[in-house]
This record gives sequence, structure tokens and C-alpha cells, in this order.
Amino acid sequence: MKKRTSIYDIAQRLGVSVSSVSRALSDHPSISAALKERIREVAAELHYTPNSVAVNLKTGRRNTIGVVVPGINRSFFSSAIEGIEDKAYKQGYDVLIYQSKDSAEREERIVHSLAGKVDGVIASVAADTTDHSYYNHLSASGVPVVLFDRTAPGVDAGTVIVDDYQGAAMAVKHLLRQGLTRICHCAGPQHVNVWSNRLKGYLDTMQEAGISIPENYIFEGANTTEEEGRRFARTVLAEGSLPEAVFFAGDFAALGAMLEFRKAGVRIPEDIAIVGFANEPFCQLLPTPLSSVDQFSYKMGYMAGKMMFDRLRGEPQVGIVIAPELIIRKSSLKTIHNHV
Amino acid sequence: MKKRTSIYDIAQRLGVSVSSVSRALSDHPSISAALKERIREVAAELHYTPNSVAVNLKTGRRNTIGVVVPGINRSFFSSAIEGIEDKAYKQGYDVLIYQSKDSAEREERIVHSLAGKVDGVIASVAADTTDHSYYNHLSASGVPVVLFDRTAPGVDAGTVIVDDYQGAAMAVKHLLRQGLTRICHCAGPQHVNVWSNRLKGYLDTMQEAGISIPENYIFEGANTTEEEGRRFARTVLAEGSLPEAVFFAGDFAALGAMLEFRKAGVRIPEDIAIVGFANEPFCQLLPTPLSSVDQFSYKMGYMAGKMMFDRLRGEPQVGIVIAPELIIRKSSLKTIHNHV
DNA sequence: GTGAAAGCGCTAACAG
DNA sequence: CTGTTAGCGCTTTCAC
Repeated sequence: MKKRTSIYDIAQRLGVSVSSVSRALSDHPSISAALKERIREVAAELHYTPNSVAVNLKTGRRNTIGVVVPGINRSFFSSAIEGIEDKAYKQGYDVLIYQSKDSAEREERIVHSLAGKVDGVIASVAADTTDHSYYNHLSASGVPVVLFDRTAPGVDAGTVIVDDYQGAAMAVKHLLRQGLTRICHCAGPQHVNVWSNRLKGYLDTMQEAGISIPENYIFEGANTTEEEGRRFARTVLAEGSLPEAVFFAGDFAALGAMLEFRKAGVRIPEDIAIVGFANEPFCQLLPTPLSSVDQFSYKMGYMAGKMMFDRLRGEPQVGIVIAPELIIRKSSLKTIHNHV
Repeated sequence: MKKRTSIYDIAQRLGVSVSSVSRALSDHPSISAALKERIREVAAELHYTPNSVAVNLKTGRRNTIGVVVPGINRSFFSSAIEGIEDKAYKQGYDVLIYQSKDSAEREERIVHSLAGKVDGVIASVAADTTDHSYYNHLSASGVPVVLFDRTAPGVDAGTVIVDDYQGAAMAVKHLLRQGLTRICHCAGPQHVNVWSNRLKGYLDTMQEAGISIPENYIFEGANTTEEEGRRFARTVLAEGSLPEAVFFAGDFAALGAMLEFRKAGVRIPEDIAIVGFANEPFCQLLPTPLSSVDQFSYKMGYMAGKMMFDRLRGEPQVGIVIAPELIIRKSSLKTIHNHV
């Protein structure tokens, strides 16, 4: 573990000042081509790499943006992160990734620790709380925040979301168009924007169609995980009478339900049509491919990154809303010829 | 964007010295309980958070480890990262994640930029090159390197791998045990350890069973992507005579091939049995669930993290080999009753 | 137990 | 064009 070479080493070697070295290495205009050349040679020879920590301390910029998501093992988040990274690297920024695992406690700790080490934070909030005000510590101390997908009311931040209301409406209309009317909705925790908007989209669309929804047709909280989807299916099966269709606020719950239905001999879509939300890659791989609402995760990430750099530059964008797209597959095609 | 509060602010406020503040905040023994208390109060009041960049510069430690993987959108890597993170956070370290996208050029740039900002690097190397010597710049300058899964010869690093040879042997034996002998292998680029070991495991096991392998039964390079798997299937279909089984060095290629075979009306496992490698989550979701060799990705990540901290502590572990497990599903069960 | 002061490696005035 | 110097915010001797 030998000591790293600093600009002092190379300055000494050439008998010049450190400022010349600094200038040569950062392409400053006021330095002779000859000196610059000599310095660069020695720098290369000595395998010099700048100590970015020192640079950061000096300049005040960290050249790093922090990303906080529930977990990276969901394709939605991992590809959003790809979008963020692509944008960030293009700007010469690093990306620090953190997983809240949907725990507000963890998230708060993360956000706190982030304060001193990033220029900005892009996040999709943890679902297990209603109060994400700790994010305001960041914006209050000059660290811009951009929330994507799962936003939080009362947080001073730019937002990039998909039009969840519209997405839900598309899904429900697609079902209605096939003459289905007994349509259930498996909703997520209502304090999070994405899930409350999907519920609203469902409700309004049903109402516009003049269809009244039975009390027990809306299941709350049965959205985020495969296990919750399974539980939902079991409940419905126990009740005896199946709805004609169910619109899930998330693909994983839809998946769980499908597996459970299949186990019980219920046919999809013949006995029950299903639509999910997120368009995770597995949707098209299932025995009965799952219809779902695509959220353009990569694009969301990329836009969030873009908004971040706008804010960093002092041009605060307010909010971006991306149009979703309904991907129709077999799981929701009760009448096979009735495409869309 | 008000200025962040520093230890100077709080020192001034109390009329004490910055060293006292520093001591109070870092629980240094030589400071009176009373002063410590007062300082901490003011610190809390002013929402003080230490500027970690300054700390890093001063102490020389970055408290960050860098992770370089081909991409985070593969479940294998994202869960390995979870393992790394869990270990790192426990030690109070941050994790900086980079994606090489299997490009050596990108990887080299990343590795270079990492030099000054992390204490250690955990990586799974890019597949498109044979020369990963740039990792040696790191170890040469005192930054320990741990390679997991995809390692590279000639790189000074600790390694955490799964016993690929053994995994391949298990897969092939499972097929042999069902009386199958015409077994193909879809191998990956042979300059990468994981794929050459899988090929070796396949070859040796076949030989031990006294089965000679036709020239055209080994396909190289058809491993990493779904598209390559599709291409393989098309080639085989064009040739006319199908093998009885094929062992893929990766799940994604297996997936592509299965989809293509299905399209052509070839039944799995009746017409052709298939085994993959990695046990990606989608394996069990497919219409015909895919048998695969599990690599315990989370554990690999966790172990890699552990090895990293051992090295950082100056206790260099050499190499860890994890035992793989064959998960048998329908895709490889030609004789339904022949459960291993 | 407390304070003064010297840097960590670099950048950016300010001089010349 | 080049060099001198003052910090960025913090930790850590070294004095008192």
C-alpha cells in the first residue's frame, strides 16, 4: 500500500508549482502547451489519479447524486436506475444507490446520511409511512430532491410520474369494452399517490360507464407482493362467486393471484380476466401472458435525472407526467377476437 | 440554499474551540461530560451533519466500497448487490454501484475513476475481453479487489465463486440418470472462468459416463442473452435432428431457446429436455418451469463483502467456493417419475 | 480537559 | 504564462 501520487509529487519532479500542475491537468487556458505536455507525461508515468475527495472538499461539489429506492431487485426500479445512471454519467456524475426496503426508518437514516455527500437526491419513497418530511431536510439545506413514481405530499421536490389515473382508466376501459362489468380492483396502500390514483381511475371509469361497484369489490393493501396477491385469490375463492375480471394495482400481486387461481383450477382469462400494472418483464413469460400497464421505467429514470440536473443548474422544473401504455396480452382477452 | 452548519458554527456559538466540538461529536474520552452534553445539544439544534468529504480527506478513509457489475437488471447481480450492501451497511460503509454493461472499455474507465474514491472494489468482470489487468492498478495502489462469480486470471484479487464445475456436473448427471445421452451444451465465452468451468464439468461428466460427444454438440458463445438462445434454437431446428437434451450455461439463453422451440411446436421436456444455470426467478414462472443450477447470489454477495472487509483489515482471504444446488423442474423431467 | 495549530490534496484568487 | 498562498471542514498532535 504505497502512497498515492499527488500533484505535489509531480510538481516536485518537474520543479514547477502545484498550480501549474493543477492547471495542466484540468486544461486551464493559461498554461503553455509545452509545460502542459511535460506535466501530463509525468502524470501518466506516475499513474496519477486525482484525489476526488480533495477536489470535492475544495469545490463544494460532490459530483454525486444519491438514489433511494425501495429495492433494486424489481425490474421497475433497476431499469429506472439505469436511466438515471445513463443521464448522470453523461454529466460526469456518480450515482450512489440505497435501498429503503420500504422501511421509513431505514429511509430516514439513509436520507440523513446523504446530506453531506451528494449534490442531489432522486427517490421513490418507502410505502410504509405517510410522513416523508425528512426529505425536507435535504431541500432545506440546498440539496435538490426529485421524486419519481412514488411521490410524497408535503415534500419540496420535483416529481416525475406516470399518469396512473389514466393507466388505470385504460385498463378498466379495456375490460369494459369486452362487455365485462363485474370488475374488482386490488388496490395498494392509499396514502401513496400511485395507488390512490389508480383506484381513482378505476372508480371514475366504472362510474362513467354507469356501473355500480359492490362494496366488496375493492381490496386495499393487496398490491405490493406476490404473497398479498395469493391471499387475495384465496379470499375470493373462499367466497365462492368470482368476479369477471380484476384489475391489480401491481404485477406482483397479479402474479400471486394467477398462480393461486391456477392451482384452484380457475382458468384465465376464461373464468376471470386479469390486468396488472408495471409491465414487469415476467408478464410476457407467464403461461398465460399478463396484460399490464407499462410505465416506461427507463424513461422515468432518465427524466428524473434530467430534472435533477436542471435543478442543480437552478432551473427548477416542477413536474413531469409520462403517458402510460396498456399492453394487452392473453390474460385479459376474454373474447379472443375483441382486440382492444 | 443556506450554508451548512460546520463545527465552527457550533464552536463559536458556545465560545469553545473546534477541537472540543470534534471531540464531543466523536465521543472522544478526554472531554467533560458537561461540555459534551452542551455541544451535542447545540449540534442537534443546528441540524449539524458532519461533512463526510472533509472527514474522508482528513482520515484517508472513504468508508465506501465500489461495486462493478455487468448490469443490475439481472436478478443474479441485483441480489448479489443486496448481499454486499447488507454487509457494508453493517460496517457503516456506503456502496457505489457501477454497470459495465459488459464493455471492457466502460469497465476500465470506471475502475480508473474509482481509484480515488473508494476503499475497496468488488466486481464481476465484463465478458467482452480477456485482459482485465486494469484492476491491478487498484490493488497496486492499495485498494483491495474482490472478484465474485466472474473472475479474471492475472488479477490480484480475492475471489468468491460458485463451484461451476460441480454445478455443471450435477446438471449433466441429472440428465444422464434419465437415460439421456445425446446431450448438447450451450457454452459461454471460454475466456471467462464461469463458462469454461461449466463446459469442463459437462465434458468430464460425459466422459466419465463413457459417452462420446459429437463435434457439433458444443455451442460456444450462445449463452449470455435471450437472443443468443433463440439463435441457437433456430440453428438446431434447421439442422433437423434434435438432441435429447441441452444444458445451457445460462438461464437467459435457455429462455430464448425455449420460446423458439415452443414456437416451432417442439415440446419440452418430451422432445427435448432443458437445464439452465443461475436459477433466475423467472425459471419457475415459465409455462414449462425451467430446471436450473442455483448460485446463491445473495450469499455470494454477502461473502464478497465479508472478504472485502477482511482484506481491508489486513487479513487477506484467498478464495471462497460456494456449493451450487440443482433445482429440478419440469423442463428436464423427461421421465416424469424419475425424480432424481 | 481544553485550545492552538498543522495539515489531508486540491483549486482559485492574487501577484508577478 | 507561472508561482505563492489561502483555505474547503475536519481530526489530531502538541502544548497548556
